[in-house]
Amino acid sequence: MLAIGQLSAETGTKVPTIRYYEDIGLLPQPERTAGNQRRYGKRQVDRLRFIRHCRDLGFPLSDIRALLDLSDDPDRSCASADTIARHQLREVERRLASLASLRQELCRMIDQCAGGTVADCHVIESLADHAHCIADRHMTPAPMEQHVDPPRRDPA
Amino acid sequence: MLAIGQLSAETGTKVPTIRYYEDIGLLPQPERTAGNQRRYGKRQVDRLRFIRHCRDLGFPLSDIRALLDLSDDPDRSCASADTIARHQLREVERRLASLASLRQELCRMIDQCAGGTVADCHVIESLADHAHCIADRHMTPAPMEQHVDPPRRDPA
DNA sequence: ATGGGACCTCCAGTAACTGGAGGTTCAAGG
DNA sequence: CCTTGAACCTCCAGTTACTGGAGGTCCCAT
Repeated sequence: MLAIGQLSAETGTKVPTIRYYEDIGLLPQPERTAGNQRRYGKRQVDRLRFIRHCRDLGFPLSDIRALLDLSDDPDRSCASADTIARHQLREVERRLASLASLRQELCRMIDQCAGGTVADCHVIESLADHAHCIADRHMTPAPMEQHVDPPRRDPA
Repeated sequence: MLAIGQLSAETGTKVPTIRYYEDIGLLPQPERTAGNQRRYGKRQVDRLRFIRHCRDLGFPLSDIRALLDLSDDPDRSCASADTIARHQLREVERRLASLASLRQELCRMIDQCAGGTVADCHVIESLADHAHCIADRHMTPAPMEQHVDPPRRDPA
């Protein structure tokens, strides 16, 4: 049985974040000691690792919740799991494409930055200029979702 | 001179977001009509497009602010712009690797999900299991981040 | 001159955490 | 057995980057 701090160390998740996940029902309420401290078993460790892995890949908690709900009810038809998984796959592929083009652009920016002054720095120039940016694609139409959440800073 | 709604349409930025950028000092206070409505010129359009482009590429506003401050003072060295871009590139590559492995796992899940019940889907198992996941690298205790930006949040 | 759409400010809410205050519990050392 | 201090508890406020609504004002085409 792990205390919350050990679970934290084990999974690279900050302690308040674990409690937060419990608050919003992503993690079930764990056992408690006589003195009211949380104690976690292996299942919880796996579940938290799963959540963190998904979060790290940029999935919103709502999607993660859908996956978890599904796996909490193992008698459900596989069809819905399949649907969700396929949806996730499409999302992943979309993000992959988008990141690949971003990578290209960043590389080009860095290559062009020859170390002079800002006046002739192409990093800023190329960020102001949209002409050759593939990423423009997903600014032009008006899709439902534009809040792609920004990359999380690494946990220290 | 554009009204805020036209600037919004022009740049694909929601109206409240434009006002928010003004509040936090990313956009300067624009001219106003006699009746107190905002009017924007071409420079502002460019600046907003720059901001949106950066956001779209995943830069946090603090980095964008740094970039803008930098470009407002073009005699400075471009080294810090380069640093920011390199930092973004590392992050992007990390996410690319992670997503590629998730894609593989999702494909495997979908292949295995041949119409039974969720119990046989191994959703949790495959995502909780890091054995073959490249993303593990940065879950292990590797404190290497020293990027701290000052929490200056005052407008004007 | 008027009507309705676009604009104004202010405030509250969202996701997904993060951190601090003030108090309690656990377990190792004396 | 008792002390001590690190780790735990709850509650609450703050963070980033927006988003939306209420209630009121302005602009301009008819």
